[in-house]
This record gives sequence, structure tokens and C-alpha cells, in this order.
Amino acid sequence: MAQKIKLSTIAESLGLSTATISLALRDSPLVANDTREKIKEQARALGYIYNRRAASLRTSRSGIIGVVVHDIMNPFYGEILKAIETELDRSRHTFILSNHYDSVEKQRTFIETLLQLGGDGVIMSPAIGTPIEDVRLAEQNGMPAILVARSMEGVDLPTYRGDDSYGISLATNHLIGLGHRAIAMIGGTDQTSTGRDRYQGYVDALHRANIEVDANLRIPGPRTMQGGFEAAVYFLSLPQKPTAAVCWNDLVAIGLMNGVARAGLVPGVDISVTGYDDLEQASISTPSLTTVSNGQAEVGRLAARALLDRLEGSHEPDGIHLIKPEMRIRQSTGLYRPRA
Amino acid sequence: MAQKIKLSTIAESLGLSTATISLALRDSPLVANDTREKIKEQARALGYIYNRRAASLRTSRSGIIGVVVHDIMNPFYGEILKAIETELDRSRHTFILSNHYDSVEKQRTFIETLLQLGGDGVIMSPAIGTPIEDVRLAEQNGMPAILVARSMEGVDLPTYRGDDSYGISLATNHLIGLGHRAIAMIGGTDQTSTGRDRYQGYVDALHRANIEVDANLRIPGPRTMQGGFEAAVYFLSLPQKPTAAVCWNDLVAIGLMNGVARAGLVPGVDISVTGYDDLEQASISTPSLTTVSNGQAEVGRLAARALLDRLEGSHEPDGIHLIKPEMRIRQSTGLYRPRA
DNA sequence: CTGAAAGCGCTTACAG
DNA sequence: CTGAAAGCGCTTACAG
Repeated sequence: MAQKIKLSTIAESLGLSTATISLALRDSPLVANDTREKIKEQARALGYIYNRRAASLRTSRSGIIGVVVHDIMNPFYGEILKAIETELDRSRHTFILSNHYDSVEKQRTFIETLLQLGGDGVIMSPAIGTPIEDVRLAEQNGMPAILVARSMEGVDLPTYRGDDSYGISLATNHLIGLGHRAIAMIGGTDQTSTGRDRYQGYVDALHRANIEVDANLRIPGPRTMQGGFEAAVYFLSLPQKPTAAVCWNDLVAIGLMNGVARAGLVPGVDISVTGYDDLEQASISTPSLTTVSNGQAEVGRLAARALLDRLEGSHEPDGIHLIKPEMRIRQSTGLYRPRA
Repeated sequence: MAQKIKLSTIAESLGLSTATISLALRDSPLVANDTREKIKEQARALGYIYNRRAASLRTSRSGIIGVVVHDIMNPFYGEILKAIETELDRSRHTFILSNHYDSVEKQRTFIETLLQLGGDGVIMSPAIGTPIEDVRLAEQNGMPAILVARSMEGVDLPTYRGDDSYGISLATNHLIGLGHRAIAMIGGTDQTSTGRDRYQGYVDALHRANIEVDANLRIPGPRTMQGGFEAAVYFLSLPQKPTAAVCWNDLVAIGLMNGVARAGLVPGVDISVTGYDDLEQASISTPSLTTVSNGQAEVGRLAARALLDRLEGSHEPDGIHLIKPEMRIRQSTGLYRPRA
């Protein structure tokens, strides 16, 4: 590797000062047009690489934004990230990504690393059990935080997520409308706000239809395709003989349908199944999945915008911003028919 | 936010010099045990945050490693990334991730950003059409590059990927062994080394079995579940009435099976389908997918190790390191039976 | 075992 | 419109 090119290299080669070079490269109107062009030309010719660390040490702005979610391999988060990426790209921010796999430790390490790098802000879907201090750590060191997909009690941060309780009630009502009565709820956990809200939405919908809530019809836990697949056997063996399942998300629903099919029953005919999220693969599963659109793209876009606005000084109101979910009716749900 | 705590803050509060503080925090043996403990204690008490930008400006090592692949939402890359993450985590490196979506521009912007941040190295799955200069740009500025999943002609970089030609021949031979003769190849592109190698492996396997290669049985393009799903109609309408399909990857295969099922045929019985990659979802699709394990985890792990080794000065040999693929036989392939 | 001083490569008032 | 100088917060020889 050749001699390192820096501002002073360019300055000397042109007989100017580093101040002028610096200003020119950042398109300051303080530099004459001719000079600016000459400087940019020379920078290109020499293969100059801007040293952001030096700049950011001086300005205390790094252009780095951190994003930490449960698992980027989960397409639900993937779709949120894609929207965030699109939004940040156009503002020339670099984003640093991490999974926390619901480990509070891993999440804290990430926040600390981000602070060390001088991150300008962080978008997070907080890990289960995140202590308030960990979020405060960011804020107190001048790094604003925005929450996505999950809320946190006791902090007043801008939070963008779907209206889970309403969304799950759409799915539950849809099944009730088709004549189902023994409706199981599969997946999710009480440890997240999302989990509690969805279960509550399901319970409320049943109540409104005067259907007794049977706690044994709740199968908590599964959040993945594998989880849904494995839950199928247990689901089918329930003595209540449920004819429908409200699933935690599309992955669980698709896994469950595969499990049901493997057991010789036909999903959408013998067993009605709803998903949640409306992932890209929901419409092409077999049968195509009736689900609830959860507005991931909107969540990501709004969260990124909110953070960028904050960095520019304009202060969006704090608190929870709920995205309205929408029903997507496809082939995985059908009229009630009793189990053989 | 309170007063910024820096080394000198700690130094003054303890009546020591910043040099001592710096050494103590990094566990230098030059500092007495008692002093070190006192310093660490005080750093914690004051809520000191290490400024990596300042340190890296001085040492010209940032602890940042960049990773750029086609699309992190594709589980194939997701599995590679997960392995890289695991490996880098234990060496306390931060990794910056980006998709290039096969845009050479986006990829170059990423490399430039990484250089500006003083990245220590980069792991990349090069975008289609990547010019050699873009990779050289990294190397010439002291940022070693490692390639994964795709090779590049004309550069002598360490490259980790599966043996595609051999892998696809395993799948093709398996179908031939079941009695299939009209075997289509669905998906992929001649624009990547992987695409060319896989097609070649398929052609070679047919030749070896004295089966004439029919160019019309190749349906290039699809790389996603959606793509496989959409290809199903065309595939089923081919006048050669193929009874089997070697798919570009698991996603295409699963999409195709869904499309085949939607058309009223039974995948694994009427139409045999093989995938590639052995993603987690391959074993739980309906029917479970016969596929080729592509060693993603191994690719990611080895690539990360190779980069870390290089950063520590030991020089692994350059060139292509092929991971041996393995056949996974499941339910999506069955004995030949003529199409109705 | 600890300290004083220089320097990493920028940007930003301040002069002119 | 351009330049000289200070300083961002570290680390690293060099002294003692």
C-alpha cells in the first residue's frame, strides 16, 4: 500500500492550506469554484480517502446508526430492516446491525460498542427483560433511541409498532365468522408486550362472541416455522378438537400447516389457520395463508425517519405510534366443519 | 447529558497521568495491580466510555469488519452471516453489514465507507460484474478482502465456497438413479461463477448417463421462492413433459413445489424436485425437500477465521477453498413415473 | 512503575 | 476567498 494520502498531501501538492481543501471537499461556498474543482480533481487523482474517524473526533458526529433486533434471519425483522436501510441510505448514514437473540448482555455490549464508535443514534427492538438503564445509557450519552416492534414499560421513547391486540382480533373474528368455536392460539410469549397484547386481543374477541376461553387451547412458545411444525402433533391431539388456529406469526402458521398436512389433514379445509405479518411467502405458501398485514415496511420507514428528524433537531412526540393492521384473506381458512 | 468523561477526567480525579490510565484500562503489565484496580473502579464509577475513534486514529486499527452480500434476507446468506457473526464476536470485532443487491455501485459505496471508517477487513460475496479495481481499492488501502460463496476471475484472494459443480451433479445423479430422464434445471444465472458451475455440473451428469442435454429444459432466472412458484406453470407446460427438476436452491424448489401442488400435482410423487443449500426450512417443507448441503456455516466460519488470521499476520494461502457438498435425501424425490 | 509530550487527520473559529 | 493554529481523545515512544 502506497503512502497514505491525507488533506495535507493534497494541500502541499497544490500549494494551498488544509483548511481550504477541507472546505472544498465538503462543497463550502467559502471556496471559489475554480479552486474547488481543482481540489476535487486532485483528490480523485491521488486516490484520497476521507478519514471519518478524524473528522468525527473533531465534530463528534459519526454518521453511524445502530440497529439491533431479535434476529435478522427472521423475515419479519428482515422486512423492517430493509425499510430502515432504504431510508438511511438516502441520508448517507452507515448502519451497524446486530442480533441480540433476546440476550440482554449481547444487547448491552452492542449499545456500548455503538457509543464507543460515536454512534449518532440507535433503533432497537428491545430484548426480553431489557433494564431501563440500558436504554438510558444510550440517551444519557447523547445517542437517541427509537423502539420498533416491541414497547418497553416505563420509558418514554418514540415507539413504532403494529396494533397487536386489534390485529389479532381481526384474525380471531374472521375465524368466528366462518363458524369456528374451538380456536387455538399457537405461539408467542407473555414476556414481550407484543405477546401479551396478542393474547389479550384473542381473548377479547372470543369474549365478544360469547365463546368461553379455554386456557388449554393456548399453546405458548413457538415463534418459528420449526416451532409451528412441531406444535402440530400436540395441536391435533387436543381433546377439544380445535378446528382452527390463530398463529403467532406467518412462520408458525406455515410450519403448522406443513405439520397438519404431514398428518394427513388438509389445511384450509379440515383445519383453518391464520398467520400474522403477511410476509412475502404468505401469499405463495400451500395453501396461501390468510393473515394480518403488520405494516413492517411502515414501521421501519417511520422509525428511521423519526430518528433522522431527531438528529436534525426536530422533535417528534415521544410515545407509542401504532400502525393499523389489515386482514388478508386467502385459502388457509374455510368454513367450519367438525373434526372426524 | 452530563460532562463528557475522558481519560484526563479520570487522570485528574486520581492524580495520575492519562498514560497510566490508558495502560491500566487495557490491562498493561506496566501498571501496578493496585493502581489498575483503582483506575478501573473509578472509570466504572464515572461512567467512562472509551472513545474508539480517538484510539483508532492513533493506532489505525478500528476493530471494524465489513461484510457485504447479495441480500441478507435470503436465508442462504443469513446462515453464512450467522457463522461469521459467531466467529467475529469472540474476537471482539464489530461487524458492519450491507446488501449490494448485485449493484456494483452500492457495493463500491460500501467499500469506500468502510475505508473511511478505517475498517480492518472485508468479507464479500461480490456483486455480479464487480470490476477488479473495486476489490483492489480495498487491498491497496490496507484492508484485506476475503470472498465467500462466489469467486472472481483474475483476483487471487482467499475464496470460500461450496463445490457447486460437484454438488449439483449429486442431485442430478440422484434423479437419474430414480429413473428420470427429462430433468429440467430451474433458476440461476450465467452471470455468476456459481451459476455457470452449477449448470455445468448438471450438463456433465447428464452426459455421463448418456442423456441428451435439451437446452429448452433449462429455465434460467429464478432465485427466490416467488420465482420458483411462478416458474411452475411454465415448467409444467413444457412439451418434453419433464418429470423432475433440479432447482437452483431450496427457495426455488419450495416455491416450485407450491406451484406444482397448486396445479393439482403431487410433488415427490408426480414431480421430483431437488433443492440446493439445505436451509433449515428444507426439512420441514411439504413434502420434505431432497437437497444438497452447501456448508454455509462452514463457509462463514472459515472465511471469518481466514480474515482474523490475516489480521494477526499469518497468511493463509490465497485461492479457492472448496467446501464439499453432501446429498440429503428426503421426500420430494421419488421413482420415475410418466406424466399423465 | 509513572509522567510529559508529540501526533494520528480532520474541522472550526479567527485573521487577514 | 485563503491561511495559521488550536483541539477533538486517545496511544506510544522516551525519560526518569
